[in-house]
Amino acid sequence: MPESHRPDIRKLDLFSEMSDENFQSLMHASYLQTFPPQIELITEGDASDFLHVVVDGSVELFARWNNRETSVAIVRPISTFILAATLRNAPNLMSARTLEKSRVVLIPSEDVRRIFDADNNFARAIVSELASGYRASIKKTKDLKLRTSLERLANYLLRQQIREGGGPEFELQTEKKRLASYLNMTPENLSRAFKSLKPYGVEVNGSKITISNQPDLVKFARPSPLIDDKTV
Amino acid sequence: MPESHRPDIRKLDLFSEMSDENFQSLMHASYLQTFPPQIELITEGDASDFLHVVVDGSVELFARWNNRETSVAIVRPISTFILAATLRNAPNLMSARTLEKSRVVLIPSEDVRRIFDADNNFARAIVSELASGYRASIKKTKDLKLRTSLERLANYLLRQQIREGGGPEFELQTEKKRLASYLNMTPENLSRAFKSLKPYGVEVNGSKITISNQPDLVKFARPSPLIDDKTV
DNA sequence: ACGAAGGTTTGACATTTATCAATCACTGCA
DNA sequence: TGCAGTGATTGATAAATGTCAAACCTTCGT
Repeated sequence: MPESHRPDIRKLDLFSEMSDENFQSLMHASYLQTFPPQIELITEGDASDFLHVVVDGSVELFARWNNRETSVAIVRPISTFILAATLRNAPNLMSARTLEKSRVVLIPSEDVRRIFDADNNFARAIVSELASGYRASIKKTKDLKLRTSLERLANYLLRQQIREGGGPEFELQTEKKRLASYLNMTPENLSRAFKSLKPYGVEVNGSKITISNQPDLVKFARPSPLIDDKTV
Repeated sequence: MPESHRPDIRKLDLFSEMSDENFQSLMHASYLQTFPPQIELITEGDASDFLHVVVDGSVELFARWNNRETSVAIVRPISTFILAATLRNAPNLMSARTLEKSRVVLIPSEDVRRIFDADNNFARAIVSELASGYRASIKKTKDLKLRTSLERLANYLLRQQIREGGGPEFELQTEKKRLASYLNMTPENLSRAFKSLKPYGVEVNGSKITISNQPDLVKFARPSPLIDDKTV
């Protein structure tokens, strides 16, 4: 893999504490590839041959069953995906597709496992990353089981607002179709849900959201650090 | 902690490969406690002071939000819970209560983290356990998002059938009220869902289930190793 | 054995969410 | 510039799921 993206990858929590030698060894074995939009990088059920790192663009993780499909996560630079499958040497549970033109680093799973065995700092970082992903997944379950779709949307907007800097105006950064699937609703329903949030001070203009009455929305959404916070 | 349960705990994947010395050190620092039914061992949001191991009885993990409550998992001997919070030294995301009289080993989180740093085999086992739990949680998300409540019930029955030995007759091992919450439905709805499965050969008598037409039920449920299998 | 308490089931009904069909709006390209 | 393709919205309707109330059934302790 070329050198150019290495410093960015090195900065990731997952790789920042490992030895230089092991990091270079990992990078040496990996590939940087550029993909056009809408390419299915991974199909669920496939063996997890590579740990993926998105360095540019965006990748959707989704799942299929019985002719239905649901969006599980959208991965943006710079972060990894499919770590758990890589470590367990087990089939991927989700499919992945590029949403736009994207660059992805592919690190052979075998090398990840080998260096995990050799580098304690890397192992520690992996535990941290896994525990964090695990907890994020449990939060998602709580979000799904404890909230109605309207409440999920309201809390999503508050989270997205924070990610975008915290101001009253921000962009969705995701097609509404995909957002609907992510929130487990239909596009029609999402469209109506936005209208239902109008009385709480949510204005929608294309992909631009304006939250004109933050306290009211918060009062309705009741965000909780045990469901919504990014870290913790 | 007394010696009696140690061999059973030692056999857990999480503890089986670590050094004797470190295992004894962990056990030495921990407590074996017996709790009556319906005791809330942990409240979500609390600091994760202990890694818990259920050695007898059963413990329900559940979550609350906005005056609602949902059952997330039921832990039976011999297994651990609250591992991710322990490792990240972060607040628990779920509450836990005993369902019956139960015995639980409490291992101070601090010791778990200390020995994780010192014992590579333990660290490896922790990664394995975390990755496995993470994947189980993603499967739960897929189950929730891709299936209707009827389909969730049908697949649950097939999984429970396997856990109970695979024969056409088996016990639910869980109150229906709790099962309903676990499957994200109301008790009333669960009761009706059982009736809806009758045409597919499901007979219910109290907590005894008889699957009289396995192929039909499987055809309806369409279980998938990427959602339903215990391991993988 | 009895009765209280709580789980389960049933029926009637309300709410939420999905589906289908049509229209509108936007984007990209010929 | 115009048009095809796709996403977004709207209205009408259907299906899934939740709520409420009552009856029934177990369990368990007195």
